[in-house]
Amino acid sequence: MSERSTKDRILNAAETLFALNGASGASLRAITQRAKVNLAAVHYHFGSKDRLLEAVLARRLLPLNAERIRCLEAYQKEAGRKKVRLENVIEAMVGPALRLSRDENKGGRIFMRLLGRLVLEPDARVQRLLTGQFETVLKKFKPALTAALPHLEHKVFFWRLHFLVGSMAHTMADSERIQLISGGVCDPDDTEGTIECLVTFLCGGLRAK
Amino acid sequence: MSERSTKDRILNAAETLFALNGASGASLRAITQRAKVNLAAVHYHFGSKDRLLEAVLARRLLPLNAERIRCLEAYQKEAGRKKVRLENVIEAMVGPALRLSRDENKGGRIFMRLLGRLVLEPDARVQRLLTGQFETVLKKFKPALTAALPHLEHKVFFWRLHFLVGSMAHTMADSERIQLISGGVCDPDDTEGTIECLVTFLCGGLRAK
DNA sequence: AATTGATTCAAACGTTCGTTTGAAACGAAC
DNA sequence: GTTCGTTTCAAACGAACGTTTGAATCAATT
Repeated sequence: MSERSTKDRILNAAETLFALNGASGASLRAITQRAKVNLAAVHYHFGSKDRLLEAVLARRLLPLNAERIRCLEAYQKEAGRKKVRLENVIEAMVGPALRLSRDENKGGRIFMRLLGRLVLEPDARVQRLLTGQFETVLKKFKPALTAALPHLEHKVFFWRLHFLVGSMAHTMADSERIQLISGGVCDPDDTEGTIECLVTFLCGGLRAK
Repeated sequence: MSERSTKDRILNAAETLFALNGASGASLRAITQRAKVNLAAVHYHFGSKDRLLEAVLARRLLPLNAERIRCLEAYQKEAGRKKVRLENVIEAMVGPALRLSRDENKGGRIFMRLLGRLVLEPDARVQRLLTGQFETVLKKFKPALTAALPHLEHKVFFWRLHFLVGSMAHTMADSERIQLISGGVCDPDDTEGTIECLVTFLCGGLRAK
């Protein structure tokens, strides 16, 4: 968390408080106080509270989706003319997201909680931003997915994609309840283990007959 | 939606606005205006905004979980001495929830959106209520689940349960994005079809090797 | 008709909210 | 050392917030 500039300090504080208290529950006064910055600095640097939220999202979502696409393309290069294995397609989809969500240095855990909250936020601007981001990724992934799942009819394909998103989002956003309900058996900090376990589960579900 | 008493009108309006705008984003003025009720009525009948939220949750969660347990016990009676099929255990878990979430008469869709939001709400009172509810259900379901999945090691079992909750919650809460990303191919109003599709997916994931 | 307890009502309480303002402080260029 | 654009600051704006109050209204009982 580079705390150098005023802008960065505001973004970090806003990310945390938006995630903890929701977009409307986090006040600019609390944010600027946490960032050790003057109240008016938000409007000077971002224009409004809404635009601040957009900036918080863009800062993490753009690199994340770029990384997903980079991963998929790496697997595609590796596979050559053959189609990419389903396990690898799914890993390219959920791996980067889960790695970000577990990377404290990049504030990932708290950001993912925010993302989980915003998925259900009906605010039009937020939804446009999120859906736009998701469609960019889906457009890249769909050919590889349908190739790996040729027997799946169109409708079932989309439903299962929907279920996948649910599992992924829930795993990204919540790293406390899993410890609680498992009695400490599951360790959400074991990022690669979690990814492997999730990929296995998702591939089993996607291939189910 | 019985709109008879003031209390019911407040509960219905609060459920809707809490779901749409979040717990802190929905004001008592907006709620009482929607309910066509005086502002002070909330404090007279419920005591405070927080206690109103609790009442909104309890009204739907208690019957839902009772229905889940009733379903499981029906399958257990049907199976006699044999163990219940995994498909049936999962159906008892997600079926009642999805049926409620699609039942407009019971305000289900909007309630599920609220539930999805609250899962990530760190407010202690809300979390205690939700986790308590979930543990009651889990305690009933765990024996049937482990019996149907004997080969699964302890840790993987809990992880997959976690993934299951994610898919289920996402499917319950969001009935718009699936239509959007599928280009209208998937119909979230086809409740039984959605349940069947989800059960198949989940069983595939739970059984994956 | 009078009384009583439950409910509804309009009005106001003190806080906190997002936003605006204009002056102060700063750093680089000349 | 003065100028000038950028950034920070304290203070205030009106609006909206959750909550409280005390009188008005209602329905049932005597």
